[in-house]
Amino acid sequence: MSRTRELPRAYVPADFEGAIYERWLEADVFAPDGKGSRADDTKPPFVIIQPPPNITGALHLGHALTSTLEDLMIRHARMTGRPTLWLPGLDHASIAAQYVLDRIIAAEGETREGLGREGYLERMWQFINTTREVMLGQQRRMGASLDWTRLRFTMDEGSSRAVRTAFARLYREDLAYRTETLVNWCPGCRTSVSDLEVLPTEERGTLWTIRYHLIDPRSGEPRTDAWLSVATTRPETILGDTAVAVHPSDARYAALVGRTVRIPFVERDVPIIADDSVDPAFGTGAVKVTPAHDKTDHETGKRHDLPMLTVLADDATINEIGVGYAGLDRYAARAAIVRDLDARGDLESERPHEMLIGRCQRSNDVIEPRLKTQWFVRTAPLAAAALAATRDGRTSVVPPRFEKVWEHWMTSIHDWNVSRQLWWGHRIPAWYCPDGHVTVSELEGGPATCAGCERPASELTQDPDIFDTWFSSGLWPFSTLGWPDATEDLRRYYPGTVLETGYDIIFFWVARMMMLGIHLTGDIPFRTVYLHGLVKDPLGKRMSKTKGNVVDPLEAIAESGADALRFALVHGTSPGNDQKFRSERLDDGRNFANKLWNATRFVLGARPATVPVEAVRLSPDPLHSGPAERWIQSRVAAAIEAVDHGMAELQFAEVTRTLYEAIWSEFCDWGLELAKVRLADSSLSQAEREATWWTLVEALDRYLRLLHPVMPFVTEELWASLPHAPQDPEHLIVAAWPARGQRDEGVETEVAGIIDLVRALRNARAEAGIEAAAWLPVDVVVPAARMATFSSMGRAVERLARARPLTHHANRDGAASGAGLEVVAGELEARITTIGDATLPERERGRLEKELAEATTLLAAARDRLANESFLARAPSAVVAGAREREAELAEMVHRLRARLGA
RNA sequence: GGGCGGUUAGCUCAGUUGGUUAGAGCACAUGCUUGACAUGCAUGAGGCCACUGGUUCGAGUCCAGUACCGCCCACCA
Repeated sequence: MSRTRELPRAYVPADFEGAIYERWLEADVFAPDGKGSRADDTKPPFVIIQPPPNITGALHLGHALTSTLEDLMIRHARMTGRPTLWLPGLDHASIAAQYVLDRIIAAEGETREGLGREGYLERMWQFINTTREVMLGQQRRMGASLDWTRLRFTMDEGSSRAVRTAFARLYREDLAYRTETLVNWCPGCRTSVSDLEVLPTEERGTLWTIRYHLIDPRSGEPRTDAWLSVATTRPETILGDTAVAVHPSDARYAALVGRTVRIPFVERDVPIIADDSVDPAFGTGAVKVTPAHDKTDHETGKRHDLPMLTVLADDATINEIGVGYAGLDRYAARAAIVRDLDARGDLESERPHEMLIGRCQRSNDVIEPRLKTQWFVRTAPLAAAALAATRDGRTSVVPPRFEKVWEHWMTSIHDWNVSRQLWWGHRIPAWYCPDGHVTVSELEGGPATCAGCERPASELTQDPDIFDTWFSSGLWPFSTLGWPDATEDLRRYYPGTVLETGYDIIFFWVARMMMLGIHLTGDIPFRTVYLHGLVKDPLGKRMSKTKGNVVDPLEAIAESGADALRFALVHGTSPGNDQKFRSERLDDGRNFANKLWNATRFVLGARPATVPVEAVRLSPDPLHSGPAERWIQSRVAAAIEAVDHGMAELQFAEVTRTLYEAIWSEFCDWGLELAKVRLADSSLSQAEREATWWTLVEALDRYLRLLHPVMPFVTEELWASLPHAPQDPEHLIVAAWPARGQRDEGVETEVAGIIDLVRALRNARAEAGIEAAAWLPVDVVVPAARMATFSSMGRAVERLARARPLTHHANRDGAASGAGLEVVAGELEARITTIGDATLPERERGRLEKELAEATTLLAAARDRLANESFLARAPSAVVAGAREREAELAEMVHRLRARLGA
């Protein structure tokens, strides 16, 4: 059966991309167990784990890159016959989603509190039901061949059950615990966030030096004439100070340790303590200690058993402890306190100060460290197991350099604050009884009774908090396969083959999946971590809506096609490295698709009349093939080798470069041009012309297969128009990946010689300013060893170099001499014998002189090298032999050029 | 304060275990209505491979250092 048909004249992606995706869906080829799948179940499955995109966001180029790379891998694996699983999904993105929805309802005049928890969640489900289709539609438009039968969401029941089970297990194993400690508090989001969600930003603040008056031990009252100066960037925190610390070996303050100072406004007397954490060289060398609002101070406080006074409310206003400042916003309080300190003469100095301020990744609010009772996951043992997996190679990271940051992070990891004071997400499955007992249960309806005192469920209260969104993401590789049940999918598709994602979420996501996956399932979640870089704007800046430098993938697709976008993204990527994306890249991709389109049109149109339209694919007959046909076959084999290598090494840009070069510069520029000559040569037999045509068909077929993972639409469309072999499937997407063919080094060298000759002749003509269309007589000296190829390809040389008549001689004795243009191309040398003018034009003389100068320099360098005893003694013999050959070649060239110029 | 990456043509990037003359695309110049393609064809110009030393017969490639750019990590108030 053949689907040979006429292709439209112009390549217009919009005309067919959508329809092709529908065809794939209909053929049911995406799922490993789909009815159109041609997977060989005896082969190991190939499983890609994709980062489920946030349900709120629109697809940006980063998603497009992710989709493209993953689709490329899955399509390649599918064509090699492996069962493939690429599971689609969406992440509920708790804090990010709330942030977005809060703004939406704010625009409607609503608030989170106004809607209430139930109402708010209802509104959230409504919201994501509209965004989810957009997100999924965008992936389909990219051509992503995801197994839609397994679509999952991190808030679906399977995920919920996995979350509850995982947490209950961690709790039972003492790997999850609840405690009051210092956390990162975002006053805007009204929740704690993990260390990773705090972005240190460089800002110019103020360093104030203030005086704490020493208490007179006799009177118990502060002395007006004796004080200790401390420096602070956050004067409002003095309200919570419970000590002043100095370095133990600081002689200036040694006598003061153990004495007491009075904190202004709150009129609290606090001790002066000695602690190693103090840097005597900074500020005054004395530090105010606020254990409830500073990380270092918190540690100091614990060491010295200091009271920890929380002075901030959840909204970052000063609470009742702050007496006269209570109710003021933190910054208003700061200003007021500075003013009041100054008024009472206790503000010693103030100066600008560059510092790092932690801001919320989501809302950009300044994070306040503060005490909260929160759930934590004990990470040390989990991290040790994750680290062991990368160290012993069970999981490898591409590019390997990321293993270093991985090591560092895993070895200096802190416990993970997993509870969030938000509404949208998985509720923490912990219940508390009035007596303070904690019950953690994986049961959907919660525990029946208190674990500590057997009180009934009705007397228990569930923790109002939810999980950090990354907790459920961390279970993704196995929660999506049915865990905690021992499902067939889990047995078959876990661990995954490749986790592909951006390096920016290596800690957020990759690390958590490794830690949780290994612990909960007993096996690594994936064998390879492939990290791609960020897609940036042409100036190397991060794309962001506020900067207005974002490229919308859907617009790019509308303009140039999904294939062009995919090509552009893959062409510019290399593992772990960012790429600057410029829209010219889209043109490259579109032009390439167009080139392929037209090459296919040509091949279809060049079908010899003796081959029926509905012909079944034949292999080119080797007996009737010439050197050009063998050259094409050998170059196709070379391309297969290179693409296989690129795929195996995950060097996908190498794949696109190889194919671009092979299809455009080799197949189209030379393969088709050489074939045109033979197809039109009436002196050849019918069998010979058919062999040429089948060679083109076969080459095209191979190239389309190789390119399909990168540019699935145009290749699918074009492949459908080619004659197929009986064993070929209906769709390219499930066609077999090409097997390596035999290289023919001999024919590659000889045809390269012919190509060089044509190029040299064209060059000489152009340099001499000869009219492009003119036919000029050319005489070529052809060594005996090159004669067969030359005579077989003579007509091609004639046409491509516009050489007519084309004559040849076995040696220079009989060759033409006198005026004309001399051309040297490797072992072939040629002379354009008539150029209309008997004298050598000045331009031509100039060209030859330049060539002579170059050749002379190179010859001198070559001779120097050969005169070097060490080189001869130490370099490998092949290199020396090559140098000798080179020297001889150059000497010959210099000789010929001199003769020519001297004539 | 630690760590990582980058620096190759005007721009964006390749450059495999060190080995002849460092490549591509875009842009540029010149010439082409050559029946697949002007989304094209042909030809060409354009590089002290950031800098300084070292190893080597030989360095864009390996080593050490320097500069600039970018990123990650980090409890100097």
